[in-house]
Amino acid sequence: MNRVASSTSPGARLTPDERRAELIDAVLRCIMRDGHLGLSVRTVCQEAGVSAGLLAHHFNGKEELIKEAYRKLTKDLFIQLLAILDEASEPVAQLRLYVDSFFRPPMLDKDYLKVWLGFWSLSQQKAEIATLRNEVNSKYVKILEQLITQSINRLDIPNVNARLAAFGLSALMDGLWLEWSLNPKSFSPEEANQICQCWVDSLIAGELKRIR
Amino acid sequence: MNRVASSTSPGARLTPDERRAELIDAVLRCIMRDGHLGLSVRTVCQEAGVSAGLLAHHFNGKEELIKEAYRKLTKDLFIQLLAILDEASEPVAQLRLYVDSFFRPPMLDKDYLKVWLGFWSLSQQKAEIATLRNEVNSKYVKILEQLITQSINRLDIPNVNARLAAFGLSALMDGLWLEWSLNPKSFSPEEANQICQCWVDSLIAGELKRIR
DNA sequence: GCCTCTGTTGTACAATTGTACAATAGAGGC
DNA sequence: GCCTCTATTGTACAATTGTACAACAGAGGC
Repeated sequence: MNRVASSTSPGARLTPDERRAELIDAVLRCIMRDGHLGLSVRTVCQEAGVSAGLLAHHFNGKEELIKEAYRKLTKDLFIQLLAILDEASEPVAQLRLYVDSFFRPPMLDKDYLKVWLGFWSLSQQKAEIATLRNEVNSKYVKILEQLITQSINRLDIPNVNARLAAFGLSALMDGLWLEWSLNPKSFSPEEANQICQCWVDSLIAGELKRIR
Repeated sequence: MNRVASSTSPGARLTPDERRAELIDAVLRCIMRDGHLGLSVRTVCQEAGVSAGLLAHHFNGKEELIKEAYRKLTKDLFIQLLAILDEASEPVAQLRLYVDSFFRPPMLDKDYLKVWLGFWSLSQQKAEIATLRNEVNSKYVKILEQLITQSINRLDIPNVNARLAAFGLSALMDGLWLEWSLNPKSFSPEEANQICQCWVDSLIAGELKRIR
């Protein structure tokens, strides 16, 4: 059995935590390379440079590995976002940064779509995955809602429904991200950013009059 | 072998076109029920009430069946959309109807997400499916772009980039549709419609100033 | 009423899947 | 240096997959 991607030598003993982390990294690499279709335990273990039987020793089956991988990825991306928001102190500037980071690497990588499609597909069958996704997504929307609330308070914009505005902006970003991932030739990331920033313009100008 | 869903009796001979249509209907029912994961030739054929070997006689493999099902579904939905747009004569009203129809049954059915996830997943591996999706999607965006162009011409709104506005509105609808499909509890279809109509409000008021 | 054509059936087959499990080997305690 | 513990290996196994193909049967031409 030839190793492929791991940097440790074959047969090396790792801490359970270390090995679990390597398997999680491996499954994410596999999905980003091949998509979630055709993902097999053997492929993942080969990518991790370990024998196929090892997965059962560290995870309670393939599905749990995928779930943990989803946990890890969303956690990392969330930390990245918080770091980016930390670069500004004013809510409006933070809102701009939020949008901006969405359409730049490393956030904008068309291989991420494969990962998301895998999780979404699984969430249609496993309620636990669906619940996890809903929790993660609501965290993102809540941040948007907070930033919007703070922005309109500071700028004295009356009667804005921050919850709906947050869902709208979140959906606008997601929709543009999705379409770009499916077909990067349809528009440029800069254009997508422009469209979203335009929504923010209207929002902080008090022009989104029906959302209140 | 017991039949399940078809209305014809077992062993009945159908025209190739009829049988192909029944298989296409069956595979769509299967995906909407079980998702694209776990979709098997045997399941589809059982749903269609025919033997498993028949698929190979009418289609050049499982993948071609799925591709034809995608063709059929998108064609049907497109015809539905055109019929809806026909209910109005003015571009602004048609734009409103377009958005409105997106967040009402039969367009808004959370089981459609399973179908779309299946096609998108496949499009990540098969270039032919990806090309097909891009063609279909660009037809939808082109309609939006036309309606937007006609609207701003009629209302004398200066300097609007109809192409970007169309991508934006399309993404906003898709994003809201996606999030609602993944989690119908996050917001109501009426709220989603409200958010999109608000975008149209701003657009035809000439307020989306950065999109030009 | 037979013949031909072909839609349909049932099965066989190789390939791949996820998982369980006995055997192995390497690291740390003493 | 031995002993114990367990991370790791390799394999076996049942289940499921997509597809090919020989056999069957029913409808239409004549």
